[in-house]
Amino acid sequence: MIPAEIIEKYNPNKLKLPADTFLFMEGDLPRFYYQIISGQIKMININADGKEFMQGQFEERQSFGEPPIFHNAPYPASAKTVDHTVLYKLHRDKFFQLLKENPDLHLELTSMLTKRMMYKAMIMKEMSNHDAKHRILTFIDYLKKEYGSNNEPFLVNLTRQQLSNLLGIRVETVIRTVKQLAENGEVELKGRKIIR
Amino acid sequence: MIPAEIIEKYNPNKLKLPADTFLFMEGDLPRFYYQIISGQIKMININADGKEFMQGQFEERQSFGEPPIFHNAPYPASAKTVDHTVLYKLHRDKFFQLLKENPDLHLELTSMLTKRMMYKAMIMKEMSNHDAKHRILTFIDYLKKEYGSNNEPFLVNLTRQQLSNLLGIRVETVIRTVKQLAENGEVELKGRKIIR
DNA sequence: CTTCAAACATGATCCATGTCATAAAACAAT
DNA sequence: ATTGTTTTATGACATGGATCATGTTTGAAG
Repeated sequence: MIPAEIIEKYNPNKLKLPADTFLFMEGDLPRFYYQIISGQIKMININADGKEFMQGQFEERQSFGEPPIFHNAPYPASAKTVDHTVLYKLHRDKFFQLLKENPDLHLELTSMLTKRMMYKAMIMKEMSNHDAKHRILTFIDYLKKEYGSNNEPFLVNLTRQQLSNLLGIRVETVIRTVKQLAENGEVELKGRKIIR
Repeated sequence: MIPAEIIEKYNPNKLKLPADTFLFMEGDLPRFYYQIISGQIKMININADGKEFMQGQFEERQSFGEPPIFHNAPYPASAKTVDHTVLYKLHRDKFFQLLKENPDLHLELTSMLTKRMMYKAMIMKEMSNHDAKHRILTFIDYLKKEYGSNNEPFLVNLTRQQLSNLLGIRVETVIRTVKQLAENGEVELKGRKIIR
């Protein structure tokens, strides 16, 4: 989000992490602003019996894990690399200084945060709905609206396992529900890929 | 959040609404920044069979419904007065101008938004957890941490119905679960009030 | 090409929560 | 006091999704 040439002025560290590595854990206190140079990070909760819930996933040029630095509050989720990932690591004090000195970037940050809030509001609404069919369809429609081109068939580039983690539904339920949706013609299947 | 003397400079409208009135509906497009002068507003989703899920509740001096104005995106929930409520209504363009001219207030806004994000992250995590006991206890502990004084018994000032709306659990389940929690000594009951 | 882990698939079973019905208690309004 | 509304309460019952077990398919890595 912050252009490289600007963040570089604030002397960030660079971090290189192999795939499937935790960068910080739920409950840790935050000290840095992180921004991905290349690779992918997911923010996840893992419950008592090892089931994973994904709060969000982020890729190059995106930052993540900002909210707690504003309050010195513990991270509500853990950050884990998906691929081999390189990222900027900037101390929170310098991050705040950067925001102060670059109002346009501050506004961009706010804009990005509000987008994520709306995503969370949408997911919360669906989760309160307790209906697997509705949850999956609404989520696919969100993806289509967000990433698809209008009125063209949209290919959902997520595995059933990932849908499961994103929606808080067991993978078996996703599999069975997607099958039903396909039978009702609400989605189309191309091989195993979901199209809508 | 924005001091009255500052917001007044931008010529806001004032709105007076009786209790239980919708200010805007889920799906509407946003045009204004709203800030409560007195009274209370809740942001809610209402599903197909009339069940209510509360995204948040706000009181005097607080603003709400900001995220969509940054993206000209439809409101993810409806806003409804709880009491008789008076509020500022400021056009989005003026709101952005205000942020630009008052960087400190922009930072405060960001801080408030990140707080709300963390709340949503917490609720999402609990909702993915599917265990009424855990959800209710974690939520009460959040309230205690947020609003209680440490180590003193904390009185949960919410009805079971409200807990139901906040957590996306049916009220009967809340009633039964709270009863169990009291039996296990995880909470105390004073009359019908929950203490922890 | 082989190997291996992850994803997909499917049936059987369980069970916590939802749903429905009914009623008492609490509370506010007139 | 009376009325009406909301909250709390409880039992009976239904059910959707979780869980468990087992096997197949897919796709990436060596």
